[in-house]
Amino acid sequence: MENKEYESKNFIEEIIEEDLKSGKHGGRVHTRFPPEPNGFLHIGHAKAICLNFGLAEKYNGKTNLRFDDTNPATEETAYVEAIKKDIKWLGFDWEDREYYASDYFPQLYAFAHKLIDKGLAYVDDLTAEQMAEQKGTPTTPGVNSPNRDRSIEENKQLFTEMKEGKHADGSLVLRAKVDMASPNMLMRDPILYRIKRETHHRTGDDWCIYPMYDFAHGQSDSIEEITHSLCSLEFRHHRDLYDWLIQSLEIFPSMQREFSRMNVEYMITSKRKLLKLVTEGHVTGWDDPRMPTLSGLRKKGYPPVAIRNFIDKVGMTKRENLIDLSLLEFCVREELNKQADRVNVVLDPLKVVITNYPEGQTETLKALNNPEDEEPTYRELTFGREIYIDRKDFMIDPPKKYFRMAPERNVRLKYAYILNCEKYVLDENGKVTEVHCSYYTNTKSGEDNSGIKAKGTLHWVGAEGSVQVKVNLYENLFTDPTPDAHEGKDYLEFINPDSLQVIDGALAEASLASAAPGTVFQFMRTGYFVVDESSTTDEVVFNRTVSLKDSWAKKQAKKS
RNA sequence: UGACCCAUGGUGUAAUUGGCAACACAUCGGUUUUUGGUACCGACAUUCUAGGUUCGAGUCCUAGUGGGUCAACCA
Repeated sequence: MENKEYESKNFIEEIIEEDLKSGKHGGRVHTRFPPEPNGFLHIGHAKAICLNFGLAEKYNGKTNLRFDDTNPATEETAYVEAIKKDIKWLGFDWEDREYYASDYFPQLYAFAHKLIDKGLAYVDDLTAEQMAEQKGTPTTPGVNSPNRDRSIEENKQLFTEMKEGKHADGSLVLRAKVDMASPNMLMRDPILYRIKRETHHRTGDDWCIYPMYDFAHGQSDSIEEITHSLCSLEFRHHRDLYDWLIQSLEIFPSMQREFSRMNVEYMITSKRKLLKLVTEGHVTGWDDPRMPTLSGLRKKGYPPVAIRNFIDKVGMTKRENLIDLSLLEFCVREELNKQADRVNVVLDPLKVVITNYPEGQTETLKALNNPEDEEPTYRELTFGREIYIDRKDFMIDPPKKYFRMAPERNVRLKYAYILNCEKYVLDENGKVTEVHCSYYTNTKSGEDNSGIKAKGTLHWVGAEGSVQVKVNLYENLFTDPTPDAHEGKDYLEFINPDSLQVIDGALAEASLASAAPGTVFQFMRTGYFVVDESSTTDEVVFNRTVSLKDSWAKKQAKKS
């Protein structure tokens, strides 16, 4: 991109650059990320975060973090903390600009009075049902409320009483006086304030009336002098109201624009549905590695840079979309290939006895940590008469093009010797319990002048110098790419019963005994695995981040 | 029977704003390889349809078609 003469811009960048050119707001760019603290951030929020913070970075502007906390029934301080942690983890910084819509309650209340004074808002005592009835439908106009022409004085009186707690929950609301015949349902005298006796996570019981989204969001943008207020497509209809309120209130003209939400295969991003997964115990929590939450992806070992690269590749448009999961996984592998040290871990150990290797003898072998590093570093492996390989790396009767261990075959042990498979031992069920091999003494890695060929190279761990570890193998939480897009079918019907497989008896090379939680390793020939935060020196636990590409397995799968 | 938004390979985006449809992922095939990983090479499109304007249309105009959104005292 840097080498191009021009740089392709998305539609939001074009809008901003036009504003910059025309000198709007003195060339200032100020965005905001406005989560409601009623749940954890997910991959979809990452798009909004990257957009808002990214734009500010690009155009030398600022980004506010603002909690849209106008519904005390669902919001909690714990969510505030989790959200802040996730944004920081992604690598963004709102500096000292941490705001809350609830901080503006007094100002919003004053705005409401201003609207009443201008004859643009009224107090209504219709029930929710009556109001819905009078609202009409998208194709038929609504009818005016009998209270629509209440006098300004009476409206002020009633609204003040609402605030003072003189009326019951739900008995009165404040509505904007717009147009009951508007083709935009949102303009049919939308509710601005409702009475709700509920303890707010910040303002406690100070208020018993709370502003609705439409009377808080745009006004907060305006108060903070946000220049570009970016939200997802479903808020397009709100834009008319957004503008109407700003004009009526004669406040700072923030501008709202909408982009399409990101949908990723096998993931859902409805907070309600995610919450249900948590409360019904389909997952262990918001941060379960199978969740599309940022905390879940973190626990799964996804590097934040990978997520940012992914968002970057996905782009910014107004189209409906369904992104291949493989693109996300590509970004994760791309990053981890650079970052992760390679280690030997055998998930399903099969004992191999090297018959011509002296009993009781061991030797130390040098292993490269990461072939991608410019400055190579090494660690040591312990090799001996007994080692373990992965069970799937041995077959009694292999198919064509199987390069791994089989009777009478040669196979290379990575960083060690070439082995020749002499025989195997079966138990009473016909299961292979161990394999006997001999090794070619002059085939030691780096010193091999034997000319002996081996088609395959296997990872392994020595019986001596290995530790048992626990490994969580995660797969997609759902069996369907769009679990919540099937009419008449609940998304829970698509829960993958095999989304977690726990392996207790995996064997890892000794260096992993003291692996630090949060570190991601590449298990050679297997995949990327992160050390779980719960790991101790007594028990090391790994979570599978993503498997390595496996063209052999793919070919086999296609055959069957 | 409305209003608004959208339509480019399997997927997601580009196209210097009317001038040779490009990139990434995926898929398939190949080369290299002491990871069946990585890296590298190759293959993969009548730009939703029909008309129109133009020397020239993915881009502009008209009419269709298809998809999405909107009737919470949620955000």
